[in-house]
Amino acid sequence: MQERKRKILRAVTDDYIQTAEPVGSRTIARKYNLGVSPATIRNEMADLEEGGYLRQPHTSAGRIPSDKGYRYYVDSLMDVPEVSPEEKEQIRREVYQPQRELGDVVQRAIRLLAMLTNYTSLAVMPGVHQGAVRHIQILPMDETHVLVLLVTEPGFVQHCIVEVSNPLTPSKTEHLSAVLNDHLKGRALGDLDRLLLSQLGEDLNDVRLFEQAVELLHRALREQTDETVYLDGAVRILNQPEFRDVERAKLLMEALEERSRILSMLSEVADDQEVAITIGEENVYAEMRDCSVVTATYGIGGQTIGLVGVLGPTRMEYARAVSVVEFVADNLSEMLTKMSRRWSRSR
Amino acid sequence: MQERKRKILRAVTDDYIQTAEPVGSRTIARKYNLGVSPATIRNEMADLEEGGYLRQPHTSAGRIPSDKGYRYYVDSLMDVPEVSPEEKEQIRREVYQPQRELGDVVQRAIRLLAMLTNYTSLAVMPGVHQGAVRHIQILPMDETHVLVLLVTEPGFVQHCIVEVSNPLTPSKTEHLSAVLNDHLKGRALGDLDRLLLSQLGEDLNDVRLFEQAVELLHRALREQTDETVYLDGAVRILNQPEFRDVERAKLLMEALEERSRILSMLSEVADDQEVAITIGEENVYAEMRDCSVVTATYGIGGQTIGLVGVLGPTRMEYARAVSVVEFVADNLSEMLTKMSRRWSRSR
DNA sequence: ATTAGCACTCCGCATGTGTGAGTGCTAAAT
DNA sequence: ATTTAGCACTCACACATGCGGAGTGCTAAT
Repeated sequence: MQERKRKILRAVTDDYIQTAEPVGSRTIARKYNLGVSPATIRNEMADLEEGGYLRQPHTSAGRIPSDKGYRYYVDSLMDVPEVSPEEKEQIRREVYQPQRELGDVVQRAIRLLAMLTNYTSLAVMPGVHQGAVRHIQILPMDETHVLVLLVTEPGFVQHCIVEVSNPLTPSKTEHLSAVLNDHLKGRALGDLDRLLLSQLGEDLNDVRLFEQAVELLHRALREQTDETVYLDGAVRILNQPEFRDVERAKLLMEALEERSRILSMLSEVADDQEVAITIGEENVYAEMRDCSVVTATYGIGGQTIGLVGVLGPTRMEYARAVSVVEFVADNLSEMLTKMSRRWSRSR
Repeated sequence: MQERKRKILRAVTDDYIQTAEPVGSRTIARKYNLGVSPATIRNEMADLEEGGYLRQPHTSAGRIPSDKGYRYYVDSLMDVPEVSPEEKEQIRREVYQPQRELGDVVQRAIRLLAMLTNYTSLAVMPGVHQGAVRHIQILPMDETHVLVLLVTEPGFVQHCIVEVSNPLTPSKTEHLSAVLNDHLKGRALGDLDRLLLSQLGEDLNDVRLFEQAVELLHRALREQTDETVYLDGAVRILNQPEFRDVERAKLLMEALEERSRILSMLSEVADDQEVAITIGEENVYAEMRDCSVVTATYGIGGQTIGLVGVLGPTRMEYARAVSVVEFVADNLSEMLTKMSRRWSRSR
């Protein structure tokens, strides 16, 4: 694409992102000094429309970017600004809270994300099954229920209550905890294979207890295995003029209340790159057709384990969103990696 | 108030609740056969308006109930229907899930509440400090952090990570857990008084360890002591015609995102009665001036510990809301009481 | 005390009109 | 061969105008 067309597409997109109004040739000529007259810009815009980058909401209105136009914009037009030092500091403060539990850290991180961008923010945290076991503990609750406590690798703590067919005495649960710890510490819960289980059976020396343990772990895993979705600032979409229509806003917010849908939407994004942008029709769900999602992956020591991002209208401040989301994700990764190392050392 | 005026007020309120349109004398004469002509009804309505029970959105429109009208309606006009057997069954199924954690039970209970009423639902669960300790466990995480796990009376399980100034070895944490369990089991965490602490110190036989334990418990308590607010179906307020205006909806939903505000709002309701109704201007917060809240308390063995309810427009189906909310709260209480008894027996 | 009748009010809706922003086209200028 | 000025045209939006209908309050008759 010729340089001038690029400049115009960029000007139109920037302006529309800012004002939410269709932008005309005069406006561009006035605000962005490209050194050419409105007429020339009109001609170029007609070309851009032909090429599918711009569209007109109605004849004789200004132009707005199409999804394709936004795609071109994010891929090769926008320049991503640095996050300001104050904001960097704010994000670091929020993320570096090692005494907090991981879920809380993520929760608060995306709350900040929503505040800084004024978009809805979301995050996915992996389930407990992914990391190595740090600690496993079984406590009796009443005759038929026990509490299973799992602490896994980067600092996930999860507990669940499991019904057991036969009562377990405190001494039995203690014994069970000890044996389970011996065998599972350092291994991923996903690795609970037959070999491991049979070995466990030998060491337990109690068939009945062994069966219970297996049943128990199975249940615990089934319940707690799924990824968690965090969401914050869903109301912020109501700030956007494109959602001034309640019906549309309702549809979107209802979709956001179903966490499973968010999850399947987010798991679609390619995680081979750090920051991913999904624009309008690229979204799988119809309710999101006027939305864009900017996500970044975070992980431990290079391995991706989760995802944070923001959701806004397709007319989103992509540059800003990318920079902030990326910075938050990077900090999360850094923190998790440090915590992980610290734990390794302390063993 | 004369019987006929009561009948008319009731008819107006019922009709307005159903249609959301100002209701006129003709409508009442047609739909509710009071055996009098529209003219008579008009006269009565004028009286009711004079008395402050009805108001006109504008001259020559029908009447709608004022807050005072609603108040009179809920206090002495409406008849609360029975919950249908199917719905009762549905609620019971949702609440009687003893293998689930309490928070989850409440969460799912109010999700159902929102579905059944089509209003936003909310609940308050007391913090961990209120109930007696069932179990307390301290686990080392890394050099400077330990995990404190608390299981308290009716089945609350909470954990938090606490930073400690000096490393605690696994054997020390085990010892500490054992001593703490001995002393605290069966007592409320709020009772952690000086006497108890000094006794603890003697038994621990280790000044440094004792100090850490105290610091640790303090921190754990400070973090986890607050009540939890659950909220579900916030988007449902967008179904109400009174919130067709996005600006108004936004204001309300923003208020709902601040859990602390909900909490302070809910703690205002008098809990000497089981079901409480707060109508329009009776709410403390300005954002809620067009809303009503119907809440019911739940508890263990007669002692109130929490609150569930629904939030809707002042034009709310009060009768229906009261019956469903009350039934959910009753079931929660029953379940909690049973769980509590079961635990007592198993000790 | 109740009701029929009637004039009056005011909202909601549809219709008509003007204005302004913006376009596309054509012809002139560079 | 571009670029630009000029101009006619389009269309959304805002604003006035004009009904129709639902509902009221008042008065007089029952």
